[in-house]
Amino acid sequence: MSNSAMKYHEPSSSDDQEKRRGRPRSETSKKSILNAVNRLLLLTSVKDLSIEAIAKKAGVGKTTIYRWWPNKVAVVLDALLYQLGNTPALPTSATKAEAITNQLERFMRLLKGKNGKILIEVMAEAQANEETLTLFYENFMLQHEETLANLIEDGKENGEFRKEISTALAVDMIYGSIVYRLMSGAETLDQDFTTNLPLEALNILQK
Amino acid sequence: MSNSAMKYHEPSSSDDQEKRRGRPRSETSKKSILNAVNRLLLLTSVKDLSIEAIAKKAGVGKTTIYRWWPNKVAVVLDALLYQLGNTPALPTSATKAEAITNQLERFMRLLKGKNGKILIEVMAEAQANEETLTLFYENFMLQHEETLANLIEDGKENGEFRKEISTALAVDMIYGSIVYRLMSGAETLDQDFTTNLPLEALNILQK
Amino acid sequence: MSNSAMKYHEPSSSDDQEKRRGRPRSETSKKSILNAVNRLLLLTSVKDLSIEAIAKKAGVGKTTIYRWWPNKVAVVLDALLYQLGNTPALPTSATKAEAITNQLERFMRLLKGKNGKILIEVMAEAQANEETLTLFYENFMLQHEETLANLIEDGKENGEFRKEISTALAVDMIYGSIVYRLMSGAETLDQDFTTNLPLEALNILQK
Amino acid sequence: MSNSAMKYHEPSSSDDQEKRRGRPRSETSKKSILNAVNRLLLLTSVKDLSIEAIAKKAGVGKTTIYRWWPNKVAVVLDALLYQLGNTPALPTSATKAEAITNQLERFMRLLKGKNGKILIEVMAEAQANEETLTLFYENFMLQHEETLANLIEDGKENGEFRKEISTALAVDMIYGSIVYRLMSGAETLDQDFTTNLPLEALNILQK
DNA sequence: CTTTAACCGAGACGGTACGTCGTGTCTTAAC
DNA sequence: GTTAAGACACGACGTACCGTCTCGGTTAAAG
Repeated sequence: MSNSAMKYHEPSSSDDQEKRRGRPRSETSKKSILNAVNRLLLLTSVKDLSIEAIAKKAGVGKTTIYRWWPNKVAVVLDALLYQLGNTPALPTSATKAEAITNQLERFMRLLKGKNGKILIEVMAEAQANEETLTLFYENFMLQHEETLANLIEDGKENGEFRKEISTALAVDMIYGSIVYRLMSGAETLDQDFTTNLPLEALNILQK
Repeated sequence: MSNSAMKYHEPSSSDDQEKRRGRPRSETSKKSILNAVNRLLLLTSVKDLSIEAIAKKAGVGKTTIYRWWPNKVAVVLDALLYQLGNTPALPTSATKAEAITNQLERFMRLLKGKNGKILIEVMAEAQANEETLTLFYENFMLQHEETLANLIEDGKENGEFRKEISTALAVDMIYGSIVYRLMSGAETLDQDFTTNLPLEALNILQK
Repeated sequence: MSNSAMKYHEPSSSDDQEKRRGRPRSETSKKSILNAVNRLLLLTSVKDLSIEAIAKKAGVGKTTIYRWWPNKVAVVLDALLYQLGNTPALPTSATKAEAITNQLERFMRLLKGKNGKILIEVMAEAQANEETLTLFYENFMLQHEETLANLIEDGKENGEFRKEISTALAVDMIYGSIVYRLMSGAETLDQDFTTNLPLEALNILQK
Repeated sequence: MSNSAMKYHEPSSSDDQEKRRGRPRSETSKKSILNAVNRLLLLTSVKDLSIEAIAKKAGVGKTTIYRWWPNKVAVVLDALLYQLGNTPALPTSATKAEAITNQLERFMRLLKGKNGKILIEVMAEAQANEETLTLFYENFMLQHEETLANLIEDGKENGEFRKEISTALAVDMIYGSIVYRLMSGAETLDQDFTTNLPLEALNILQK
């Protein structure tokens, strides 16, 4: 997984061979914008964060932000991915069950503390607009869902898991429980939850 | 379930014996506000809905809205509960498993079409503010969660369900999957989901 | 001169012989309203004074104020007259010139300090509305103007003053200079002004 | 006299050598605001004029008005000066007496009709606030007062006028009578007043 | 000694305007 | 051609008062 999946994150598409005329995009500006967002999110909610505040904090014109991102959610999502950084590939596991456990624990660790809160706020803000929702879903959730779905499918094939279960539904129940828990007001995922979720997840799938 | 649970819905608290002075709250205004919200939500998202638009549509001063509700989410939630109306008590079921199936099907039917969309938008809007989140959770989700949790606990006691499973986690997985599905961009809950969810829910619990 | 000239000050008109049925006007309320206004005017300008603030300060319903006065200016004017109190009749003077000097000094003493400021603010507020302007003029300025005009006319007749001068214009110049001085930002009328005005006033008139 | 005296009228201060960054102030907006005010004042009083109405009429955001003027009075005063336009310098007169007559007749002609009403309303509105009062006084009355005061002083020196008279008081009496007359409800200055005032003014001064 | 009428306080009502904030766009000069 | 700066039209915010209304209650004269 890499955050290079993000549309607005990479200034030039891979096949952009022709030299662009004029002043090139300032990498400094981009970084100071993403950093400004991350610093501001320590103090305010995504809702209360404004493009103007970001521009001011980053010492950047509003135009520069609007040129590269379509709206606030897109910037924040980018900033979140930028801050989370590249996640190393998972070590191979002996069984799919073990792999799933690893995968879920890694995901939940990612959302410990402030990050979980921000993610949920981004997801919430994204609801207002179809396009933004797609943006969020495809740049963040989709890769996690796909990884899990593949592990489940593999487990079904190799006999670890029940074949009758709907993979899509299982994925919804697992990631849904995490999201829902965070959305219900839980400041963070507690110990009880993080230990029990993988166990119950396997309970649905196995035998 | 009754919408009388809503804080702002009932003008006088039950133990309000002392005669209220001054002009009493206008029931007409209250109703026209809630109706205006419901009519407007057919055309716009919760995000794009404004207090000013509600006031205008309802033929009411903005002050009147702010007098009785602290913010937009509270009005919309109230309007949603007002529109859903009182839900009749569930018929008793032979087994807890059957009761849970009924309960879930009823819940999902509630969220068919526009209502599901609105609920999710309300939940999303509520994320920005601790107080509003509590308001939403306690006036809507909590009662559903409690009903389900009680059924699960009863089922554990009478031997229908496994005792090892965490009731709280099961509830999160079940309602979480519904919420998450709607939040991922699904316009509505499809046939596949609505039939499979109760089955899988019981799969986690039973044996 | 008496402030009984004020329309709203006296609860019953002189020829109102028939006893009114129902609860009579509360003198207590009237006084607490006028007192409230005077106390509030020590802290705020007439512009910033609100009917609601008066009602609250006086411990009175807004309705009670609106029942007896048509608007803010009327109440404030009444409160001002109430606070200034009844002015004793002038002692007779040997000459009209002396009488005018007395009259002007008395008028300027009336407007020393806060009162001058308030009067000017009332006059200013009254400009917005024809009716209120008439109210102010007839209940306050007119009596002063008439007194001065009569003295001037008398002086013309007995040979003290020039007959060619326009009485109305002289009155305008004299009272106008006071009002204008206060309106130009002077906190109060200074010693120089108060001593010189009567002298110059007579200069216009005499010979 | 020139309306360039007005603080908010001129976009750049005289010694502003450093090139201004960002989008420059829109002259179009400024003009349409001032024009809107003048058009609206034909229909309503200064009191009833609202910033929102001006913005709407001018096709301009409220912010744009607030960016350049601190309050309603400032805009209206500016609009009044804009409408009155630049007044040509006075032709030289043989005597100071003649010059004063010219000066007063010119001033009174300026206030004929609607303008006098508006001026008085502006002056009235300005009373509520120290700063606004200064704004009005220094941008409008002061120049007239100074011109008259200079003529009087010159006349005293060349022997036309009495040396004993207080220049300041004379100015107050002259301009005060005009203002006071307009404030007392006179729709406009009548023939009688406009012909007599200069005569009596000289009467005070001469011999 | 009850009825009736006008008053009173409290406070909710439909409105209007306030002054502020944020949006996304546009217009400069600088680089 | 991009950038920082910042003005622009617009829309909504939440608040303050306006003047009106609707309650329960009080106070006195009339019946």
